[in-house]
Amino acid sequence: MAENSSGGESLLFLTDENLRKGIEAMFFAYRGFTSDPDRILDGLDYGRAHHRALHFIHRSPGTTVGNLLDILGVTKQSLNRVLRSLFDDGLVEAKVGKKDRRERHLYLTEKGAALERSLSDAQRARMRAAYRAAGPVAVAGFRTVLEAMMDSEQRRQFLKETSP
Amino acid sequence: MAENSSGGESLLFLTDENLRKGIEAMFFAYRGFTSDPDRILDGLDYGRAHHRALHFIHRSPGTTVGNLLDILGVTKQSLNRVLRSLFDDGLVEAKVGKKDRRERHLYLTEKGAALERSLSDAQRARMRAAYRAAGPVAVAGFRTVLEAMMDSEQRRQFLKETSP
DNA sequence: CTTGGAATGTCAACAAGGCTGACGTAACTT
DNA sequence: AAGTTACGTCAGCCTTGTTGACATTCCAAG
Repeated sequence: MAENSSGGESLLFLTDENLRKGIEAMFFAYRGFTSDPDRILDGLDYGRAHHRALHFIHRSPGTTVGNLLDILGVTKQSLNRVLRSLFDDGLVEAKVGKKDRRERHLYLTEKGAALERSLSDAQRARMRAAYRAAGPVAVAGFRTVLEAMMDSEQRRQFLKETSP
Repeated sequence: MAENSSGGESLLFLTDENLRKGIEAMFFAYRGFTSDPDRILDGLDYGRAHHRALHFIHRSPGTTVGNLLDILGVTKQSLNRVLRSLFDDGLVEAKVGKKDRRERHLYLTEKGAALERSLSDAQRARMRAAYRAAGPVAVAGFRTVLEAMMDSEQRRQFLKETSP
């Protein structure tokens, strides 16, 4: 992963004070990160949970409910409440699996895709601005640290999907 | 959207696909980031909201309730619910302000400091491991991108406090 | 074929922790 | 004396997480 390996070189970036600042940076940045979509959702009858569902269905059309459960890390009951409202409002469609008819494969409708787009446009805009301001080297570092911060199982999942 | 036209220098790190991966990385990393303290809190009668309060009172002993409201960005009713339970359990003390006796200055008790320490130890351990694995250059980039992602007011606050 | 177990999805009820609105009290400021 | 500020509290609502119980579907073993 890295160029370190310790030795004598400066490990000053590992001081408790530095780590504390990193922790707070995560907290404040995550708040900014979610704020734009949250603002859009507010007023519609949806919340952040709906956003997450739309995002991952968009990313992996035809994914099953069980799949989504693994990715989102919530209980099926919790996810179901969200999905039901998305069905009812015609944002998401479920098709019974052909091979295994217990499974429901999820797809965005036109309407669902439109909402997903507006949410993700807002979030991407902030991300793009941050990336552009920071530059490619910083962005690479950003990704490296985030990956190292995930649970190992999560990281495995994250890295295998659509490799570079 | 396309692969960007614009200048000659590689702006490939700004593709929509790349941004999407960054967005997901934030999501998964934040989950890892909070999971260790959450596990500790679970079983005690506290949650993430209590953790946040303890963290910022620890960081700025003697801070006022109003201050904390600004930092945490929640309503006083919401914060009050949390603070009350921390008072009741003897983790936090409030002292009436000397200059302005309307203000309550907040401090951790020994017991509160102990819990804060155990939570922050867990969180710092993960952070340290991630930092160490990624190396100092990546960490610098990480911080740069996070700062660029905050709301501007938030960033101002964040950067002024205890400068490098 | 049938029956039992494993996946998968649904319904009901509850808890944490956000929110708004209204009101009260003490203390500072003008 | 009047208005503003800092804080606390009551009441009630919403989102989104949780468990527990139950229904459906598929598959494999008898």
